[in-house]
Amino acid sequence: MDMEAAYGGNSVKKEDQEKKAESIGDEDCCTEEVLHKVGNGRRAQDDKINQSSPNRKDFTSSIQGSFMPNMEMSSSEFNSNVSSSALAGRADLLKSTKAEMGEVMEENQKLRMHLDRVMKEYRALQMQFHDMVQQEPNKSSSTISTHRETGEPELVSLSLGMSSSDGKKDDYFSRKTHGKEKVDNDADDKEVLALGLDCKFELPKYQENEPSPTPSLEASSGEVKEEEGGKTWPPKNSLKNVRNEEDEVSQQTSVKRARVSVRVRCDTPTMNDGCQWRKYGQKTAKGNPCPRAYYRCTVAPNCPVRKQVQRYAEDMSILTTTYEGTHNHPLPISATAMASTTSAAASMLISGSTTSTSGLSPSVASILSSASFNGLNFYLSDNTKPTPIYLPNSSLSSSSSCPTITLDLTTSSNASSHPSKLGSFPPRSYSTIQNLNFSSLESNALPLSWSNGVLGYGTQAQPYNKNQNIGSLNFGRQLQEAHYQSYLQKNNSISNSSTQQSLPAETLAAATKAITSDPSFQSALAAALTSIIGPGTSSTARVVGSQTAADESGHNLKLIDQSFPILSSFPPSTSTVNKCASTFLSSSNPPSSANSQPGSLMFLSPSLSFPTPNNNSTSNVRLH
DNA sequence: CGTATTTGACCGGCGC
DNA sequence: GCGCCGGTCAAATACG
Repeated sequence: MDMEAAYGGNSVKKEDQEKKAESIGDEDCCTEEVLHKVGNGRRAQDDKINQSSPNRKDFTSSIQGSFMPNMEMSSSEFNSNVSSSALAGRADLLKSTKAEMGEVMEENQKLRMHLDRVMKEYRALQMQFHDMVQQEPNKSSSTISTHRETGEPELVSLSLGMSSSDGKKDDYFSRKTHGKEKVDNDADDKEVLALGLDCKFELPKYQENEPSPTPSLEASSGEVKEEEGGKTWPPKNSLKNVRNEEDEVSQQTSVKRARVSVRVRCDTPTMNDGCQWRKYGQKTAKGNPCPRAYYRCTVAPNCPVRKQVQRYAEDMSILTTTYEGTHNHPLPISATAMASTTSAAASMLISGSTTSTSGLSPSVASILSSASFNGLNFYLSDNTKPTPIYLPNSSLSSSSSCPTITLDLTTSSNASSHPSKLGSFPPRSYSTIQNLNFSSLESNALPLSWSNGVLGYGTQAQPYNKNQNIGSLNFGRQLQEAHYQSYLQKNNSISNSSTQQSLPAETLAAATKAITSDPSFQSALAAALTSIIGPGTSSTARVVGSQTAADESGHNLKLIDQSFPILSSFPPSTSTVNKCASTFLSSSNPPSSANSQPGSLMFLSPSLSFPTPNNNSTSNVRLH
């Protein structure tokens, strides 16, 4: 299976397929095992024969020679091959050998039958798998077409925007017909807008359309297109695009300006999100005495991605990082966590309405509520008119022109207040432990480097890593898995029991419903969870199809009120400002334990797939 | 010396 | 049209 990741609705389906494929793989293993057994059987038989006539190498070899090639030789043929004079004195031995031969052949027949049966089963499963694979693209395409009709962004894509580059450009162009740059750029046309997080959740179909190796997502589609001159933030447009689908234009207008803001506690100037940034400006924004720093991605020369970093005036330890744009290059593995998180958020933003809270998908709202309940708060901020929606422990608002989703990683769900606007957050209770620890990198550095491209992404990331040497996300996979194992053990009883200790039934039900009803959110959640839990964890959990994503009791979706034992330390960046590492720590993890949050969000669902980097399973998840 | 950061100037959007 | 504001540029500066 393609290593390219598939999150989201698409990913769900793909992971479902993957599950089946894995089961087939298991079957394959069984087949191989049978074959192995057969081989062993043959070897055992050979040994048997050898033992029966240890002194007769020629005889033994004769038997083997006749036996091994096709085992079809009859005993009469066998007899003809053996000199009767040479064996005259050992007729009894020959008899016994022939008897053994009969037994061996009989056993061999049984093994053959067994093997045939297994092979049949394997082929049947394989056929089923192929059928599934063939059916899924159809479903996906239908879904896409549906969304295109409605002008909504691609369902399965976690990109902030764009289902197609055309639409996005149209939008931008329509709004800025006199934009500074209108240079036609074929390459640009092909570029996919995605929230720069370079998460490839597009369907293969779209990938075909976008040959670019890094058709990243662009949160603000188009808006961040930078030409070689570096000044073409406005995407160049092709007039033909302008003419196309005005409804898409209207729809994508909001998409194109989408931003993802991440609020974390960080004592360092910026949090290390795995990317390399260069500061190009600083400004003191109105309403916040703390200067806002502007960074530009320097991983690739023309990467249009920008980020703004600003501290919360009332709590200097809180750092808000706003991402905008799409990476046009492979992301280092270390950047994938944040990337997928923000992508997921962006996807939520997109899947929800862009104009009003009422437009938000109920499923999204419910899941946001659920997520917020567990400590991960999402905010959709309207920069122009902050009218947050009050969900349990979270607020949602949307913007018509520049929607921003805020991932509040600083507070628990117990926070009573909520932010209304980026850059000027109202005071809120940050007293509780943070969910994600973006504490100092140094303190969390792990000895285990996970930089060998174990992820599918790795192949893309490697070129970058080679140069930057920062592509190693020190997830500390072994340690991580160890934690996960212990975690599973620790919570095994909980998981197996009918009661969800930490999750209210209604919350679970809402989340389950959301998962099952909103493919878009499935993708978003998958990405978010993957980013949080990390790709290095056990692959036992996986996303199943929407039909089976959660059973009625919600057993397949578990919100566990305990931090998942994940360590993801980012290696030091060359940038001096990148001092914070986005580290997801469990309460059991000593480093920065003060920041760990027992009540942090933990979506741990057996239905969510978190492929192990090194497993032989066909991972379809690419973290970026 | 090369690279990154700083910082004042500049530009465009938006509201009045 | 004017001023405010956010965002960006680019020369100057700092740093390794």
